[in-house]
Amino acid sequence: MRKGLSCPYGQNNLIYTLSSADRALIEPELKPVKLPKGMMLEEPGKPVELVYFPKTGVGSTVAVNRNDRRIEVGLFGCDGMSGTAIVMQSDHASNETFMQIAGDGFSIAPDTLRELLDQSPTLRRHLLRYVQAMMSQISQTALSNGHGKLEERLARWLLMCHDRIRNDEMSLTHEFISVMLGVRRAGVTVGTHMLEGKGLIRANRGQIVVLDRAGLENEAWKSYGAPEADYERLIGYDQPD
Amino acid sequence: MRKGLSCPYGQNNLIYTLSSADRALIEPELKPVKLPKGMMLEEPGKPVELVYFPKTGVGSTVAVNRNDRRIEVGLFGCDGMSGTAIVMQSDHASNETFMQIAGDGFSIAPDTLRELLDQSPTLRRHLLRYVQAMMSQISQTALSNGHGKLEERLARWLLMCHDRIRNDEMSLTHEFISVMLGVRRAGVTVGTHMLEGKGLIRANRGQIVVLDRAGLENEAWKSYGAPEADYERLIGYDQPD
DNA sequence: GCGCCTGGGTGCGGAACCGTACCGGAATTC
DNA sequence: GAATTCCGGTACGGTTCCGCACCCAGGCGC
Repeated sequence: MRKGLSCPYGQNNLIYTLSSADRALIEPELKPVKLPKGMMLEEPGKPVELVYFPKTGVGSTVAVNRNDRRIEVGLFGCDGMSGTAIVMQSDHASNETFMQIAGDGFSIAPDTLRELLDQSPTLRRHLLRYVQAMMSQISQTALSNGHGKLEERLARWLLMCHDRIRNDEMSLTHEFISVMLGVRRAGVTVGTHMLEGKGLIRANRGQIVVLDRAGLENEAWKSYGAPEADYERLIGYDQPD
Repeated sequence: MRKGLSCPYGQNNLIYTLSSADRALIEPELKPVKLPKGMMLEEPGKPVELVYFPKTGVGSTVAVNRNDRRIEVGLFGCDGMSGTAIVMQSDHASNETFMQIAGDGFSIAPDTLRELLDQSPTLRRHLLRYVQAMMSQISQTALSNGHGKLEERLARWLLMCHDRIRNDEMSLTHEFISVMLGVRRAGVTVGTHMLEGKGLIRANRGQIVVLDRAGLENEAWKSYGAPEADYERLIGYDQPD
């Protein structure tokens, strides 16, 4: 059984796994920044204003309809970054990204990042491979949304959050989860009861505690794991030198 | 009302919209190739063997579960390419890609493409922007799978096919569509009847004819259009010089 | 001409979720 | 400490879609 993401605490793994040369290149440009809950990191159709690398906290990327329907397509924390459009040599974000759980990290200006990407092929390679991992995650989300039962999708989502919070206690409301999964709030309530009944989680007001991670992975059926394995293959958790 | 993709007939738009310098660079390396129906272009977890640029036909990218559940996450034809993992500096595909409608196009060896990408920043930029457009498409698919009713998803899917076939008559079985959308075959039958009843399409055995494209776009509600607009912004249809 | 395979039409019972709504307790505000 | 807001539990009817199954028709091979 996988144990999920495992980036070192208090670090952004995307930065941490750079070669020391690349780290020396980018670190002087990174500005420490607070990432409060609800902070908007990028908006669809608008230029990316700053690129963020969280050390703690969780960010959500949400696809929005022209009809204002929305659903989460990807999520990241210490393992990733916002503003991937810059890496893709675009200026505009196509999705909305915001902080769902507060944390802190670093920011860098798009122009600066673009310069660094031009200078260092290895930095470019690293961040491109991260975007590839994100594509894998989004693909699984599409699959999960299409085929998965609510309980299964809920388990998967909780696991992905758990990976990035690295704390068994997670501050999450049913209301919020329902928006992310694109289901009814009442549906989430029922779903959490199911998982609680199986002893996998415990839910208090505005809080969910993971009791049995392996059990959750079992519940998520086979919809959890592939993107996480891709991430490990593409990025890893060890410093290369 | 948008009229969908509009790449010039008998060309691959990704190649067509390159600068003449980049076209001169890549064209000698492109080998003409037939793309028969069902041809596997890449498989999950395996290295990309060849990268393909279709001129005609339609390719599907399908996310596969560890439980062998599958669903289409993206689709491309003369507007795109397979083997985007190479552009992302990865070797392995994370999804399965195959030809759903036969056609022809070009292939190029991954190593060769990698060399060209190293040589030409503008070629790199172009293909990266294409992958960004694909991410937009996959995101919309995730949204559509999560929220859309069958009829709406069907309409969207037919539109995306129609864009890439550029022919009102499309050879498609209900069975096949049902696998792509991740629904029952019987569900597709009912869905096509609905669209037929509204005079938007006509269905014969193994064939669907688009009668009223604007009507279909209306039926797809708001789940069609955003990724197509992204593509046009990121890639466009005109030669830059 | 006959059989076979493929693709499509139809039906039925049931499960999963939706939209909506109401209520009660916990936390927050002043 | 009273009022208000937030959050979660619960219910109900209705819709959508599933799983399964059966049959029919067109087209092809022999």
